[in-house]
Amino acid sequence: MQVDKNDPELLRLDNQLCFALYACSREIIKTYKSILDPLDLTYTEYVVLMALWEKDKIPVKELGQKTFLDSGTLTPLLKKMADKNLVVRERSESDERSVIISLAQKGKALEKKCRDNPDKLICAAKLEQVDGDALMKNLHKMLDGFKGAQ
Amino acid sequence: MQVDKNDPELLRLDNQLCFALYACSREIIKTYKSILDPLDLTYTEYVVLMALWEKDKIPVKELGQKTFLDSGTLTPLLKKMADKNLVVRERSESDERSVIISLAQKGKALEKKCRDNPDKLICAAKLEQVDGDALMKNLHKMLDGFKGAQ
DNA sequence: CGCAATTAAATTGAGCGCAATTCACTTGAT
DNA sequence: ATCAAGTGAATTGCGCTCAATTTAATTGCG
Repeated sequence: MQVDKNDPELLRLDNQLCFALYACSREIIKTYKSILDPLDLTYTEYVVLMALWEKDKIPVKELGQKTFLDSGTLTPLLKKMADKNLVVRERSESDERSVIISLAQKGKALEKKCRDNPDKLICAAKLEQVDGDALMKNLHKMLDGFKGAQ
Repeated sequence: MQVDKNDPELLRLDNQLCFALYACSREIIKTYKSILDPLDLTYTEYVVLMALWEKDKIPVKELGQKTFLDSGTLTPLLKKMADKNLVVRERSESDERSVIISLAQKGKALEKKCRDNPDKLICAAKLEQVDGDALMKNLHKMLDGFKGAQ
């Protein structure tokens, strides 16, 4: 199908994949707030915890690759999380440049309390009618592309 | 299909729709930077301009509904955009509470320069293989739900 | 070995994004 | 008309997010 570069429709917000992602992401994180507030977690903290529940004791670098966040975001975030007794930060002995992040008591304990979060979110955001599998498949296709580009 | 609440897989980052949206959105906006920097626009400014190219002379309130942004974000953003001669802010005469936003000279002129942006992005982010239509359909299904919930 | 290049975190600065509050204006019930 | 309730922007404060730079440690080439 030929694309008409002069079609003003192309620049409509509703036709922008990027805007749909941007708006959806923010709305769904806003919805997550009602689930995370009682646990005293921000969404970003929750993402870091999920990464650590998957694999504990990893350097900031690896945490950054998993979460797509850089040290400018992670360093201050992890310091706060250490203050809240969610994680422990310690220099690696084998390579003093890297800092190893481990789950602290409270961070570990939270995993159980978060088991129901995915279900709660689906209800809170009324996502039952969305084809989550197809969505995920395409989003990961995109993410893989970004990972390769790093 | 039965879901096992104790399956640790459920909390894996890779299985979280929310995280996929969050990460994709940030990565794609980062990619957009290379397109928008030469135009001296931030992504949020670009979103506001797209909304205005679609419909000019609308109150901040309506701009907020289109972009899913609130006055806390829009007020300072629109003031900066007015300083950059992208938009004009003026109190409505019929209702002094509302502020009408219109495109200024430079804001109008930028539309032409942005016509190719969607194509450029697809190339820059290597999105050719993504099923954009299916993705958009599901994202808008979600966004409609959020609109209704306001 | 010795030093340049590389790497991992940390730091800095600018720009959102949003909840909560405030302020001014408008609306609607009496 | 009057005043309480409601509404639209603006303000405040906190928490990211990222580009760019800096610092310290490690690697690898000659």
